[in-house]
Amino acid sequence: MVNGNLGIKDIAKLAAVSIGTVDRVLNNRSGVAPATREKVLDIIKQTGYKKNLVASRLKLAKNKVIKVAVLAPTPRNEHSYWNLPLQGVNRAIQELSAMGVSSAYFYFNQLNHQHFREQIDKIFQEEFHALITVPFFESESNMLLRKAKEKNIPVVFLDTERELLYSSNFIRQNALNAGLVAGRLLHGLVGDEGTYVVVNILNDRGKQINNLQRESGFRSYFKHLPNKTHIKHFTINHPLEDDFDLSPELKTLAKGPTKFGIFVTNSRSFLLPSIIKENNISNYHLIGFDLNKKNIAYLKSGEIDFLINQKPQYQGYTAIKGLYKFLTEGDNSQLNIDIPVEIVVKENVEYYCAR
Amino acid sequence: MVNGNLGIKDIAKLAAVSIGTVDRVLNNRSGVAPATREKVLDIIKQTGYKKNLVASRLKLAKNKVIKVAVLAPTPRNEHSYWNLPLQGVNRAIQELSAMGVSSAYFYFNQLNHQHFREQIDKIFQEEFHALITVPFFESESNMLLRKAKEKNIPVVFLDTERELLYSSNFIRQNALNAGLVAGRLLHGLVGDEGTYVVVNILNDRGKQINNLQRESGFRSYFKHLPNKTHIKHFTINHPLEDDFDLSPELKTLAKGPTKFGIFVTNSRSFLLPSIIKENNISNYHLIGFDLNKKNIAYLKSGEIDFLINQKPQYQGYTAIKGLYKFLTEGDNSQLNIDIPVEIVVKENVEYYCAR
DNA sequence: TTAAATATCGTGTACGTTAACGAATATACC
DNA sequence: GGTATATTCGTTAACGTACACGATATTTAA
Repeated sequence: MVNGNLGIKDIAKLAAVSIGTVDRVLNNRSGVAPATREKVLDIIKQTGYKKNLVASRLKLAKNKVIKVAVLAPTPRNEHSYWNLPLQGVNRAIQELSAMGVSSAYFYFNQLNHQHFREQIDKIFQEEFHALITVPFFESESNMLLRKAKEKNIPVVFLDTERELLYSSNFIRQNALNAGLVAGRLLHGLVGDEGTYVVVNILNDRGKQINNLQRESGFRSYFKHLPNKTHIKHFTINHPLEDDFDLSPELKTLAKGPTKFGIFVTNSRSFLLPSIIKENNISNYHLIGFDLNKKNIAYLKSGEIDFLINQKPQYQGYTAIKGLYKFLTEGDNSQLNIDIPVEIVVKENVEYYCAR
Repeated sequence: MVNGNLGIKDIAKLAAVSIGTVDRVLNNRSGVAPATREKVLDIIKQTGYKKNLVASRLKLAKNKVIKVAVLAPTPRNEHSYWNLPLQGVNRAIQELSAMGVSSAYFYFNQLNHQHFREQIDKIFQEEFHALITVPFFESESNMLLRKAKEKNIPVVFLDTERELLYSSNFIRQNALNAGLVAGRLLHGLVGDEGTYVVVNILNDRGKQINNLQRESGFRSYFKHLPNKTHIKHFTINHPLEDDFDLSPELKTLAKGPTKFGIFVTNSRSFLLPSIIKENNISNYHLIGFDLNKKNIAYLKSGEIDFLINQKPQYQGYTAIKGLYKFLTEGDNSQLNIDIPVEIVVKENVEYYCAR
């Protein structure tokens, strides 16, 4: 055996049984006398035997393929955010294809609850061993979880959009924490005497829980500062379709000498620079989320100061890897991951947009 | 075959030869007629056959164990920096132990060239398949590279301390880029009207190339600013053992209202806060490198603003993974890695110090 | 032309684990 | 006690690749 480790054969010899019996004990199948089982388990404990996952998977690959279903919103275009986790999923699937892991993709219309349900039904008709999806619709997601629990299928949710009834596995960034980080970064640039604006740019489905939590984290940072006297806070909730305009009060402030600190709670910070110019604001700092093309361009031109990365590709990648570990080793420690709040500036953006 | 992929057996059938012949072609061994070889290669190209590394390793595990030698400075204590890459190495080795990868550790005295040589000799006496080390001593590192090239053993260097004669593989952070990032972060906090101090805290072996490059990157950031008029720059080269003191000019400035921006080019930024207090400087910002205990404590207390992480554990981890990929697949793309310049603040430090 | 040498290629076994199959023993029932 | 049924356990053939060995076919030398 490699590394001086023992194999199932050695265990069998030590326990004076056949490899078949050892295998039955290891995979706790029936057909072993209690005394024999004890004896084998003893040897296993004593020797610290660990099964060779490579050999195990080699044998199982043909019979027990691991099929993972991935259910994501239909991407609007090739630059859509939801393509990114799928890229990570693909990379992980490629790495594990030799181990018999495969995936199937399902898409749902972002505005259509019914369509989501249909896709769920489709998935549960086929035989999958795990499911990766996004908590878009609250009641539907809970329904999904209930069904999955019945069938004993592990579910991993990427990102945070909803709070869910049933406890489940999440791979996501702590939105409150991200808000705190944004608070620190923006306060460092703007200082105590500035005007702070939180911009929630709402999408079709209204304000989401992570927008709320990011804002709350941001505000909480300022609450805990020693001298918070001169800080003015505004919140703009801006539906995506509407024309974007500053409030009269902000317009007045914009004419003064005040420094602006603008925090966009989602990936649409690229909408701000043009509006800022229209209002003749020059002394401002801007922070947003996600490394999409437009955001990166503004980051490079200096019109966005910081971006916070949620590592969407990594989310998909680590979801597959975590599920594999769970399904083969029973180790669920990689199914709940707090994605680091990654700070991106012009000078280090290259490292992060590559993948 | 898994995933509809073909196996060596299918290739053999398609090419109307035996699997032995296909194997000879794949591992380009001798004993195949040119025409047959062509035929098989054709089929391989057409089908896009990729060998199953799992099965391959399973077979090879007993015969061809991959042994990696790791040569690092003797850690001064359990919190020593050089323990961190070794932790990453260990993690990777554990993951790959089933694939027959093992490691052996060698340590050298940081001040003793001769000792380094002795360890190198020891390593080359045994049969290793790869070597991971640190470019501490220039001439000795080059000697090592020469020997390794003779024996055809891949070498990976972690971190940058020296420029080396022979080209080799490096897993390290771009020090110039890190300096640029530090420049942006500090300038954001201090602004155009500040006094900037670069502090090089030298260790036993004098100033190292990454200290120089970090400083040069930092300065270069300010050179490219539109309005660079009021920025004052100082550099303090401080041998670790000496008492640390500010220059007369800096002491005078310290009495005035100027904002200080202090950039420590290595992991010893934790030495600064006490000195700053002694000189009654209150209006300052401080940035340094590495997530050691003392730095983290000051980051949490607010006396350090930013830390730049070099991900030492990841360096060790990715070195092993990269070597494995090279030795098994011949893919050397993971042997030269530019470690991201990771920005750490109080609010996201938890994500990074866990591992 | 024939034996020897070489080139080319197929066969078979092994890696460690799994699981079907069947053999051996133990238990139940009439 | 004898047959039927359960329980327990050993044997063996895969999974896909690697490589030693031996079997042909081809070339070389005499």
